[in-house]
Amino acid sequence: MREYDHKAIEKKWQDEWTKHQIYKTPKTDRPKQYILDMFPYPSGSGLHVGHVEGYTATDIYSRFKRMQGYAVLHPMGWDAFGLPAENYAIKTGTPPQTSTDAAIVNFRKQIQALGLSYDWDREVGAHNPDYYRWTQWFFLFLFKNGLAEKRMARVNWCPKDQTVLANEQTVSEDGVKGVCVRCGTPVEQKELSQWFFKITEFADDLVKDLDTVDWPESTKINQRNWIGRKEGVVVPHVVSGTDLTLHTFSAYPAWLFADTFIVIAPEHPLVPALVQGTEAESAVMSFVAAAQKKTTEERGDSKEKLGIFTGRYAEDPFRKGEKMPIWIANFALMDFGTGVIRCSSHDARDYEFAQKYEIPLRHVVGDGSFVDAHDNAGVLIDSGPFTGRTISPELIVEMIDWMVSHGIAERKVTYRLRDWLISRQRYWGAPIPVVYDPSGVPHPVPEEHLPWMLPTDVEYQPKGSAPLGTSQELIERTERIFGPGWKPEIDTMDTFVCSSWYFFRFADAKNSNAFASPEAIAAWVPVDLYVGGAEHTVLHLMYARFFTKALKRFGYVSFDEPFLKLRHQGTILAEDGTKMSKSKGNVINPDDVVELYGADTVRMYEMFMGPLEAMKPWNTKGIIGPRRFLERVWRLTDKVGDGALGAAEAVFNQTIKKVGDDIQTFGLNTAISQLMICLNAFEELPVVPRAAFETYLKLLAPFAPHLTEELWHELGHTTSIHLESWPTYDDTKLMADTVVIAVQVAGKTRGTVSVSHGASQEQVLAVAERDLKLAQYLPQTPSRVIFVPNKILNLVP
RNA sequence: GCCGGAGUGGCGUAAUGGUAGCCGCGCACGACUCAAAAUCGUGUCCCGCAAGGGGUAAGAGUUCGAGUCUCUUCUCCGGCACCA
Repeated sequence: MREYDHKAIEKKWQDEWTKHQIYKTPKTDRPKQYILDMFPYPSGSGLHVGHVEGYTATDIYSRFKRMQGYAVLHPMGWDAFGLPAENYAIKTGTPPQTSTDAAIVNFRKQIQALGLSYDWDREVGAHNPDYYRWTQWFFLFLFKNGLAEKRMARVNWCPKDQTVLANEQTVSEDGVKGVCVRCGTPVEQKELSQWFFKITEFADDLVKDLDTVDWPESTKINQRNWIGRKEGVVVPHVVSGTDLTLHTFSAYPAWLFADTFIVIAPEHPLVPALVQGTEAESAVMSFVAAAQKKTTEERGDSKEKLGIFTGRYAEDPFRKGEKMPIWIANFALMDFGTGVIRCSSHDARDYEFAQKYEIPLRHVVGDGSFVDAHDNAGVLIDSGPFTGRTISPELIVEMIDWMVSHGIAERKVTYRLRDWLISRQRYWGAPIPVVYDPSGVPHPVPEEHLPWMLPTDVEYQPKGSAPLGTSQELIERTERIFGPGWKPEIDTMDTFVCSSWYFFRFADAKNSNAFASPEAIAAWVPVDLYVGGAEHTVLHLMYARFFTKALKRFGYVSFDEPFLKLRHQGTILAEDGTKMSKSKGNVINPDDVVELYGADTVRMYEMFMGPLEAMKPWNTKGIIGPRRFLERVWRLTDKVGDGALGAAEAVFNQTIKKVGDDIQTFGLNTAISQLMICLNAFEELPVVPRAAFETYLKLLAPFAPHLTEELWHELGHTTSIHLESWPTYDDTKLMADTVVIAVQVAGKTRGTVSVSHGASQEQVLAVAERDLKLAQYLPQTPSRVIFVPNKILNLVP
């Protein structure tokens, strides 16, 4: 018999599919599905098995949806700007353009070898000028609408990579904080003028609209935590003997009567004025200087509370006539709230600080032992008009109303989310389309000069300023267009900017008049299904949502959220259960496995390993299972002929139902399991009816596109199986004629009986009573009988 | 510390509150073979010859019936964390 030669078959059909363009995106004259993978960074080391997992899942889903009759958009592209290519250039002198293009060629080849059904006509690369001209357009769009601005900022600076990092990029992949995400070097603080996108303007919507999308709950929670929305009050305090006012923020207004002192962040702008001319001035200012020098890492590392008394007192609006000492404290963060905090005995951190520096405390709940304000529970004492009241959500509202009406406080919402710093002192990114006039004022580069080309005459070696500064061409271009004395912006954009809008581009990838036409956007976006790694739960998704909301605000799109349904693929671990890493040498290269077993086997194996979202270890021995399965399907052709399904009819119909249901809900492992069960049943038959086998091939087609296409053609078909319709099942034939029912006594299974499908309680009981083994357990006069048709009969004595 | 998620055979895993362990890997035995591989068949949670009993991290609860629901505890994973 002929051999299952995966190499020949897979190559043959991949070529055929390309030739006949069977995965070309159709017109949207019928319901559409936009099914998207997070586009990869084309790294030099190629595709890894984690990519294969996510891409196979969306491929199966796309093929399924096409067979169901949907117009499917399923594209692929390259998140091609980024540091690795630039670091490689620094090391070897190879231009990033060259190494990136080579990596893309390799990625594309690997992806095509897997039989993934992308529409390559819509391929995009973030590093191509016809792409980044629109990235630059987005910058101008935000700038013109007041959502981008340049300002001085204390920024995270990586001394090794010589670049600014966003807060999010100061955590290593292993979770170490205060280090460069790329190289692990401890991050320093630097004051620089930088471009920001005002994502904080959308903070409320970014929280609220999470309720409208079908995303993993944990991802939504991560987003909410990152935004860190907190409702509370701001209380102004007059500083005695000055004309200064300090504003504190509190998210626990019920406890404000407890506060006895105030702390202020070392970098707070009012600190110098606060201590100016006082005895404490020099001591305080040197404390502040010492605190500022510390890197984020050092600050985070030691949680030791350090502080110094300013010599000043604030008047307590909650207790007329009482004064609260004002301290500088290292735990007060300028980045949160107002940078000034009212402190009390009901906060573990404040309490520790007060003990250390012998600051007097009082309590408003309990008998003096520690009660945490975060619990928001207890009966208030010594709390003005609220003494004796029990803390409750209603009381908190009442207290806030009282504070507001007495002019003590104002309502305030704060966020942890910061504006998005997008300036990067790097080469391999989209140039920021800004020029400076001779007096240093920034001007947007007019749209007719886009793409504002990334120059190639640059020095890659980092010298502490941006590489674009070394480009003669860029400087000359700027002066030629704008006039003598004009200077180019030499920073490039954070690569997350490129990936914040690429899903729009796929809808209209070749448009040279707009990032995508309104018609194309209306036809395809938002994305119906988005699949990618869980490592992007915060940054990329947040930024893409921000871009979408900005477009919505200014009338470019009509929807609020870009990704309606999101799923993550879990990490695939090495065989020993640890993370795959080059340094440990335990990385599985998909090419090797595809070579040995074939793409269909690798696809099926990765889907069969377990639930898509689960973290699971690779098991080289386990691959043989799906391979054997495909070989058995291959051999089954010999048994195809004229015959009846007989005993396999119920399993066959169940399989049609379950495979469809499971693909829809991403239970791809159980869908494959069901296909195996069905095959086992087919193998019991003397002859497999041709129609049933063809249906079976259609069910298997999304998983193993090459093998099913080959067998489909062997059966005499001349068109692709992937253009067939998804099979339907016979509702009336889902159950076998005979069912096995568990017979229980008081919930304990005592045996089983075989009865015809749909048998009544009386019929089942009659059969059970005739069963000698069972009869001995059955109670004569059951007090209760529970009967679930086709499942159980339970007699309670 | 806070917020999520998860604990089931030797392994990956499966079970609308209804016979726990489907499907696959591995292993054992058998068939085929001079032999091996491949393939096919049988078996494979634990104790027990069997009848039977026990069993889904531990303990309690709800229920005729709990891997599944509730509470307590333990462990592991992910995220956030001096956040006012």
